[in-house]
Amino acid sequence: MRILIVEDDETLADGLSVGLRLQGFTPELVTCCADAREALAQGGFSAVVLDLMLPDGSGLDLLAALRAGGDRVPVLLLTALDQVRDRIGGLDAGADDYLGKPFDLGEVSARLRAIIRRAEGRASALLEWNGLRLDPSRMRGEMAGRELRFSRREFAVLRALIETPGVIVEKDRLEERLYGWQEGVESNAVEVHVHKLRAKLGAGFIETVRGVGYRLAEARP
Amino acid sequence: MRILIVEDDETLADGLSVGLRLQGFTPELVTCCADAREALAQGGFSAVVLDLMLPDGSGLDLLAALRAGGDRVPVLLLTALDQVRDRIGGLDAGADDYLGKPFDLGEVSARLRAIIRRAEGRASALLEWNGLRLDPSRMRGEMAGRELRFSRREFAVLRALIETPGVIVEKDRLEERLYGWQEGVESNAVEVHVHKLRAKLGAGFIETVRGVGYRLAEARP
DNA sequence: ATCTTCCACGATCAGAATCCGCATCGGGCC
DNA sequence: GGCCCGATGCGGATTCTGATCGTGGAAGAT
Repeated sequence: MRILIVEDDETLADGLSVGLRLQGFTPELVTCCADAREALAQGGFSAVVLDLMLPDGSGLDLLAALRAGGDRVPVLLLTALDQVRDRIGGLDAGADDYLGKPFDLGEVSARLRAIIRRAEGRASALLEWNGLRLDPSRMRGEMAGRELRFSRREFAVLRALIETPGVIVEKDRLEERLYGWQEGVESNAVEVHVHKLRAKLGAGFIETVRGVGYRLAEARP
Repeated sequence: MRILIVEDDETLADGLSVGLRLQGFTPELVTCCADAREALAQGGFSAVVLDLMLPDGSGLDLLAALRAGGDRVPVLLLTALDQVRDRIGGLDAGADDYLGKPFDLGEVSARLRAIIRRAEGRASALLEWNGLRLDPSRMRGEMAGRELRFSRREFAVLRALIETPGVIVEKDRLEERLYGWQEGVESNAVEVHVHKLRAKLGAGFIETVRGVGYRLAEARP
């Protein structure tokens, strides 16, 4: 299983790398946000070990951007032990778990296994539903022979919905997904995007569940 | 959301209880494994906060027994900070997360929210009783081949009842579930929703227990 | 025991109040 | 220019409220 380690402290990074290799993982190492972004864009990692403090930015921002783009790869945060506030923010930002430094190598791999196991339950490569096919890598879709294009936000909403077709996705969760943890926007942005999506997909494709959220309709009329 | 706190240290337990209540949870408190077992058998908790060291046994054993019995309620372990081995063991025993003492109250609730959210994703278990099948992820039901739809409140009441079929659910508890601990309604709102449910499910499906609450009927006439 | 009375609690209903989503627009920003 | 955020007013679904009516069952009488 490929694990991406994002850590600039060389000693720590090497230790992690060796330790995880011994545990049967296949770690790859990057040392800054920019490289991490690039690696993650390729995809194919089973999980990410992410340091919060990086030379070219905060790991939290990287994480938030990742989630906003719809990537749900499991993330294990590394944080200094006393940064309680960071830790809370991390979980809300979409991290699957975190670990305070200094940490035990056995614990790192136990937690990695745990979050990977959790993530497997929700994975799916093909996004397809009710005649709509979505290509996540191109942000495009296809329906009844016509190619559909979506803006970033539109696509994020649609993707969140199609990952669990038929299942209600709470509006909170959609906002969370679009904007990250920090301060759910004080507006009807989600509704607007749903509106635009309906214009492209046809009314009836996305159902409203009043007071709760949205979901994809079970069958097309 | 009802949270079961299993903790024998009175100071800690009270602190947790008050803190969680302020965060919008509805905590209930037990101080030993035996009581915890009993409470858990009733079901209806959104999560469990579990201390490892209890007067009548280890929380780990309780957890293991719980999982062995098929119960997947999210569990947050409380452990002394340096017991790394316990922590790893806890994750392997089926805990969803753990927290070292001393801990920050905000962190407890952040983690609770996180594990509850996760658990909801995997739920999708159909609730079934007496010919009614309920799908919580879709807020729909099906009975005698007919699809039933419910509003949010209706569904909340019905779900509370069907989670412990045949068991009486006090009206207070229903209100609590609908409106949170604060701001109880000053009217017969619950009764109204029960009324609407009966209209959809047929009279006799929900029984009234005068002076106490409601429950689902054992068998259909 | 049986019957009657009584009353607190629940059922029912309709109108009011509230909440929520939809459509639309303008301005800021990339 | 395209995209996204935030605001607004409207319309409708949902929920609450309060009044009234119905009823179970206990208390007391016979």
